[in-house]
Amino acid sequence: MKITIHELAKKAGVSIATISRALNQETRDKVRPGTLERIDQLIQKYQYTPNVAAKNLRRASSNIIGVLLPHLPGIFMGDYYPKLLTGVSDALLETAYQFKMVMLKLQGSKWDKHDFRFGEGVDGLVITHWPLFFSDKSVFKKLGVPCVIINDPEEEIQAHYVSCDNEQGGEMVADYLFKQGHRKIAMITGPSWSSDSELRLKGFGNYFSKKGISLNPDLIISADFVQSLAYEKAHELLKRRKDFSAIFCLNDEMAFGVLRKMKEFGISCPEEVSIIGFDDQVKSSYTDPPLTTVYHPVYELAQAAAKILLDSLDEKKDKVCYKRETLPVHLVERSSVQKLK
Amino acid sequence: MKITIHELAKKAGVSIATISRALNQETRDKVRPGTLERIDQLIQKYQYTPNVAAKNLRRASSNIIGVLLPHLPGIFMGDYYPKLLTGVSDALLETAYQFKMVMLKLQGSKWDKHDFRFGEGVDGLVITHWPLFFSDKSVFKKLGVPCVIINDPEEEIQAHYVSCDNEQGGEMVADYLFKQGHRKIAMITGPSWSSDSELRLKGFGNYFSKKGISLNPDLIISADFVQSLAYEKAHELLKRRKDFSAIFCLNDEMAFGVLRKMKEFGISCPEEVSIIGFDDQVKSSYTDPPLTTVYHPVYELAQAAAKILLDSLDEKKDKVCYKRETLPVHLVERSSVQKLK
DNA sequence: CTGAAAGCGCTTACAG
DNA sequence: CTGAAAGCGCTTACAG
Repeated sequence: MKITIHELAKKAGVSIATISRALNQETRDKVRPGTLERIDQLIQKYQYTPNVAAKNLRRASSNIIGVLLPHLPGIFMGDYYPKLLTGVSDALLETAYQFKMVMLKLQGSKWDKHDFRFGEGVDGLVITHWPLFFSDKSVFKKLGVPCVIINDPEEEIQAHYVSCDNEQGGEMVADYLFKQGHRKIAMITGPSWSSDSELRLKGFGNYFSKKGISLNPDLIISADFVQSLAYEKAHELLKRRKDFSAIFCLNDEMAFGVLRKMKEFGISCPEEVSIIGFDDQVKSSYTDPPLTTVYHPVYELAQAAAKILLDSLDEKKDKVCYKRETLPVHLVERSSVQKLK
Repeated sequence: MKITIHELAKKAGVSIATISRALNQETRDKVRPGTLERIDQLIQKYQYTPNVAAKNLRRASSNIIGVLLPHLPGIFMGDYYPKLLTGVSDALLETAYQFKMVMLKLQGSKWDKHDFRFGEGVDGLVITHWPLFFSDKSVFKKLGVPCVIINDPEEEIQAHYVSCDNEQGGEMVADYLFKQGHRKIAMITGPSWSSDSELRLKGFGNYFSKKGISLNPDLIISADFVQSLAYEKAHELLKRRKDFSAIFCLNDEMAFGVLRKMKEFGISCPEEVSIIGFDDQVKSSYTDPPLTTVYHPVYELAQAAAKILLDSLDEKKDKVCYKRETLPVHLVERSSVQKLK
């Protein structure tokens, strides 16, 4: 059975206070070296480890960061969450923090109907896809721990956030397509709640507005960032392929769907229709043709998010100040876009 | 600030004991309905949530399962850990348990030198790649919580384990290659500590022994289950390609490496050399040619492991009895093996 | 159905 | 440098 601090103290002939001091780096130097040595030996001998729950209760912290994830089949098989976990994990490596998966269940058809038990026992929370999982901003007060959102919430919010420069990414795509000679461009967007989608679209649209070129709104359809939906919707879109020379898919996942449909229809990419994505998934270099896209720094965002959380946990007494960080993106040129003369 | 049970009790005009009873499903029926209603309203009003650390301390459990992972770059980007996490996650979905990543750091050149703090605060532990992360079997006593190993430890051990039928998998490969007319077969094995590797090899060897065919030991090389190593070692092996008609790679990862090297050398698969793997990674259907392999049920193993853990947590008072489970494997025929006449 | 009280195993002023 | 004591916020026999 596990030994407690009381038993250890008895064996060492000291009080539990002394044991406790010996246990924690910050207080070890308050203990006489000889005593320290005796205690350390006993700890070794009896394989003593402090009770975490007691420690957490006393300290009012758990040293655990929560990562909020939707409980979806294949969630760990895609690109996004593995990159996210890697980023968080790396940021935590040299710290005393560990991280916990907080799996969110779909309640009926809603993600944002949940009891608030999930906040339980974490010192901070990494939240993705705001505002998908929460219907209102008051949630942060309820949660009672610092939170970081991994996208731009586009509203005042009681939480930190980091995001990549989606707007500039949209601009880059526009600039690239423009310089390759494309003027008529179709678009497949993500869900309307997604700021990633909205901002990419905005940056793209702005660029063409400045050039005095207006985009045909009929050629902008939504497929919710989902491959299979894009695959289906590409059907109608491709029938009108005389009306455009390129399709900007607001994420790679949807580009994969379009590519599949094109292959099925025998429409060649990029010769007949150019495709450009956004995200730069691992798979995107392996598609046929390899996909030109914009790198979405998910790993870097996650790492930045975790660091912000750690910082805010450090300085918790200080005045609260919510951090905002924007990471750069860059275009990855492969071969799914044709240069028009 | 978060409200405590005492303040809630005062507002409700009852004792903290009654609040506590109202809070827990098992004891709710001990509280008078009217009182219950009043308490529930107050909980709602003040957004009360119980302090997890206090609960854990009192209950001597955390409702958290730990999953042990080596802190390696790209760990979440491969096939194995994502499948593992998905399995664990799915098994936990309808339970009160959550799971925590327990990232193991490489200490010097060793994985098994770690302070034992990682056991902290979990009710049970899922362990992969035994015995890579632990040098001796006494660890389970130290850990003090039920553990499940996701492979066959091949020794008596104070822990549960689940594994797939690697030996039969090896046999299946042998049988398949034999029936396709292959008699001279090279092999690339995993690390010697890996029971997965050893048992696959064993099943394979046994089959050919029974047939009275002996395998050339010179053609059995190790590449530690690592793609890049297999890629390098394939170099020498392929120079002797007159000596064999097929290579059995004991995991798909190494098969990818061999395939790459073959492409580089301009050796065609399966026409000149047949390749067969083990694992059935997602990528294995996309290689050129698609890889014939054996399905390794990582998802199912993880799910089974988590369930075993939950069961043993339920019946913890009962006599301890360590469970062993073996899951079936099956051959996935694609096009990397040629039928010889 | 309800409450007073003990106790889970720690940490940390406070006093020496 | 060390100890006695309070207290973190719960749960659970025990008594009524």
